[in-house]
Amino acid sequence: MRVSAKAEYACRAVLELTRYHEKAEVIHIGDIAVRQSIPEKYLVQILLQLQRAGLVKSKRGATGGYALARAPGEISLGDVIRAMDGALIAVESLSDDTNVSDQMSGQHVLKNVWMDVQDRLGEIMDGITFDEISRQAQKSLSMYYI
Amino acid sequence: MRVSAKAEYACRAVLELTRYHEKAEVIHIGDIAVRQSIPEKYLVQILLQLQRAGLVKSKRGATGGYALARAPGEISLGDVIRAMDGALIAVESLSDDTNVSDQMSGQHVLKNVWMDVQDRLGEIMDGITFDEISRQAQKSLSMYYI
DNA sequence: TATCATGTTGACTAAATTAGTAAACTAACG
DNA sequence: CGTTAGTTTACTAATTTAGTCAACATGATA
Ligand code: FES
Ligand code: FES
Repeated sequence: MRVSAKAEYACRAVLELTRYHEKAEVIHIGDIAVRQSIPEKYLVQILLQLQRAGLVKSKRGATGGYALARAPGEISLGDVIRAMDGALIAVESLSDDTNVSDQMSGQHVLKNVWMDVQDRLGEIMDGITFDEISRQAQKSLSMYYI
Repeated sequence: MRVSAKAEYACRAVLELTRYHEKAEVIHIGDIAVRQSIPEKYLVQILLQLQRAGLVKSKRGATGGYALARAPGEISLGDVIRAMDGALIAVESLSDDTNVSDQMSGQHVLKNVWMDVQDRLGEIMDGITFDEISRQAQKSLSMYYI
């Protein structure tokens, strides 16, 4: 079960936006790209996808940029993964249509297993918000200042 | 987070072997391949990998074949996924070496998040054994006999 | 011991997906 | 207007996944 670079980039971008959420300002793609070491041209696609999912909002034109569409405490890891991949778990059998012919094979029962795992993974991932992640980041950073 | 075809094939193969576990017999690759619709030549690799992970054992030569190395109740979904992918969650940052330069970026803190998610996903997946999965399969099949 | 049916191994190829790039377009601000 | 920054779509390159092949090793059996 691998997490794509795209999904991790998306998380890092949201994390960066979280830091700027207090000041109600927008931040440029370029700044996010530099600060989080994400290829800028790739980040363009990612931010648009986040925007379509309603996690991020944009302001166009000069003085434009991006900002979170809602509070970091209301954006979860699960939200971001789903925004990128469509679902938390992508597996062949889950996208297939149900058919009776494979009742005998393991396909049907495994499908139920994956759905179960996906639900429970959702509980985990929806419980992790960027508010918390950001605070953890602050905490681990502060160790270096002691 | 996608589950590879290989991993699902592996689960189906183990499920098939589970059915034959009572009778202490081996079953040929070809039979598993046919019954579970898995490309036989591909299944060869998968079974060897399962074997190296200690989940499956083989008997060579004529009358050879495969069997589970331990009881289905002692083989979990997590075991099989780990046997195929090495870890439950594969993400760039988890395989990278730790370095201090990215403390400021989101990489370090996200790494911890992924490890957390992996642990919790492990608890879920290690709790699902092929014994249970197989019983579920029997149950859903029996509905068709009523 | 010959032979045949099986598992073992590693190298190979093809297909699909992912990651990344480019360029033309649109909107906003000054 | 002109400049800055987001939008959209199409394209390419790199990587990974899926699948194949052929030569080899092993064990039962006649
Ligand atoms: S009947 Fe085939 S997946 Fe449910
Ligand atoms: S310091 Fe870079 S991932 Fe932990």
